[in-house]
Amino acid sequence: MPTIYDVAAACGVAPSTVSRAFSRPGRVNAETAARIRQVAEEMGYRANPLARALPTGKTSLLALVVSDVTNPFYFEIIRGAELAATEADYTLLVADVHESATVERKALERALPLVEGVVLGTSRMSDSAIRVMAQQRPTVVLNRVLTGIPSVITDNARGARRAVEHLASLEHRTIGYLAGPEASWADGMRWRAMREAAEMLDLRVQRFGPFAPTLAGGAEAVPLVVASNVTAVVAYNDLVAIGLMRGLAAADVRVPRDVSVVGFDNIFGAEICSPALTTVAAPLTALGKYAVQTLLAGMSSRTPPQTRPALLPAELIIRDSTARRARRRRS
Amino acid sequence: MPTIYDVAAACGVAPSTVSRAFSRPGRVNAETAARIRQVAEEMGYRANPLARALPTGKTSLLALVVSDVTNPFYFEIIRGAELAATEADYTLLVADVHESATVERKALERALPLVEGVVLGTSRMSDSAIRVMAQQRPTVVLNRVLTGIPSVITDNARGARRAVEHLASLEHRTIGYLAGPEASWADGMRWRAMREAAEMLDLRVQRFGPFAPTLAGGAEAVPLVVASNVTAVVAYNDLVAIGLMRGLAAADVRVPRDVSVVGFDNIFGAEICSPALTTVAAPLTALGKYAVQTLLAGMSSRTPPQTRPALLPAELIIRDSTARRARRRRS
DNA sequence: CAAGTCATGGCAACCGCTTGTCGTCCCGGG
DNA sequence: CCCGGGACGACAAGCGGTTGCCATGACTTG
Repeated sequence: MPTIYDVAAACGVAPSTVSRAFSRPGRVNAETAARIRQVAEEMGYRANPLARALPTGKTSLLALVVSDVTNPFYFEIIRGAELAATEADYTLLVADVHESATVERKALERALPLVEGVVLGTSRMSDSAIRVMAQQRPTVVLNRVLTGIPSVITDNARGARRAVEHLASLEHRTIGYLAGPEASWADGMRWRAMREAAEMLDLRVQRFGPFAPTLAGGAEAVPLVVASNVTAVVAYNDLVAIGLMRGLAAADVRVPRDVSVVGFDNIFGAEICSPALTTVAAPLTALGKYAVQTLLAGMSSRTPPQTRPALLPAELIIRDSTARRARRRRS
Repeated sequence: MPTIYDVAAACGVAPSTVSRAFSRPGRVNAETAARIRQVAEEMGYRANPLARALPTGKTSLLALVVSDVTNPFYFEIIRGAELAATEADYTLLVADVHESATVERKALERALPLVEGVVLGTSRMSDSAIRVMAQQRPTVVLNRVLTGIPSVITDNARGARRAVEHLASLEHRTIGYLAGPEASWADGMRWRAMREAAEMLDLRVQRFGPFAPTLAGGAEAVPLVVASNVTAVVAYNDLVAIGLMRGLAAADVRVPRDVSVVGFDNIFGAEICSPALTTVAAPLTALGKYAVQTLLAGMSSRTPPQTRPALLPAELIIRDSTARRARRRRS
């Protein structure tokens, strides 16, 4: 690999001039710069990002920490984040932390010195731990609000409201909520919004759980739902909703005839499961994209970043898992 | 951030001694080393990976290039690769190339100087392009064989055979194959193995396509399948299979009663779709893990790496999308 | 007791690029 | 004709480690 020294020698100029020819347009005579660029091109010169990063700290690397890469929830988020990063000439480092705060800490420790900024997707760390690390590198959190730290969230309240309204319009009067992990910020939001919306519409709501945010978690809820008198249930997320539906099918309860089911997030899978899942779609790609853009904006400006959470709209997607309430079938 | 210079000053030794205390155990007196380590610990010293990488080239970074991060096929692969990388104290850089050879080239160009090695998952680049880049960095390819370059593949032949045998045991006599992209190495393998297995069992096979390896691709195949006289079809991958099933359902053709469907890969989604998909399961996590391990092995040994492709076993998972042949219903 | 060996620590060069500072040359104005 | 100032390039000092080589002193060995 040729270096600026090689290029400089070939052009008969000093290395610093070559450096400036690339990074400081105008600082060097236009003709000289053009000549240097051409020679560099011919020699196949590429700046060594490591060497560049050492004195400047500009690695052009951003970290995206996700709690579990195999969770379909993240696919689109990663895609969106990548898009935004690439657009700004950054490379995204995706770190998977396997749902463990310990692994998350380790991964961050490893990645932190390398990256210029961090997006925390559904972090499992404590607020204070996040604050500590936000001091080391610009940070944006996803799906969580943390005063003083920029965050990007979906409008869960609105989504939950839409879901409840939809169910109400189908004449459901008592609906269940399958709660997610206690530590989940989104869970709290969703549940609260549901309760409020239900109250407004004079519906009854009942909370089950908490359950693991997985297919298995949803399956666990089956007996509780069956034993209750809810005619519709809203699940913490799509995975739980799908798990529930599969369990229900196994228990010979029909969706949506016997019970309607609504999920959250609209992950890959919500559409192909059967019946296709009615769900509150989170703007996943936009979430990832916007998080990175927010991060980059915060990095470039000298002023402290905007810390009011950015609220991205959620939308109810009506598919086949919800229907008009029928007489409840008891098993 | 304290540097080795700070630590050295605090200990009253030379910076080089501090460096060696960490990286060259035994080279420095045990007591001195212990003291240095302790002081470093107290000061919160962490080696700057950039500075370390500059002279040594050891970035502890590996790249995994995937054609599309939102494709569920990769989730487990990424997970496996990450696992193996972390285990060896490497960090994985996942690059998404959006199914484009151009983007792939750009991404590689950007990442190459940063990483010590590359795993190419389902590359869209030409053989020669891959060979060129394999000269710059140790490379392992996934799902593709390239003489002279280490590769890790699933035993498609065996999987296809199992699928055909299964279908034969259900008394299907003529089966269809929904082809994937022409450029796909796996597609060729799967089709060939199917043909051979079919011949052995005295079945008739018919090839449709090529189709895009997506849900939409599978949907496209519906009219062809309906118009043909096959009673079972094997799809290039699960996405295509699921797309087909959904299209078939819309066309009022019942799976598996009217036609049996088999997929490939066993991605997330194969289990939750309806009917649950019978599929040839690729050892996805193992694939990613093994690829990284192979890469690391090749990097550390002085001898040229093993280039005979590693064949990981595929297994047929029988679910609900295949059944005994019935009289074929014509629409 | 002289000479050779080994363990240990220090010196300094180097990885490739950035950037503050300085020298030189040229130009115009007083 | 001299001087101030701008444009341009070169010099050199880092960034934070790694590592080859040397100096020193202690210990072994004949």
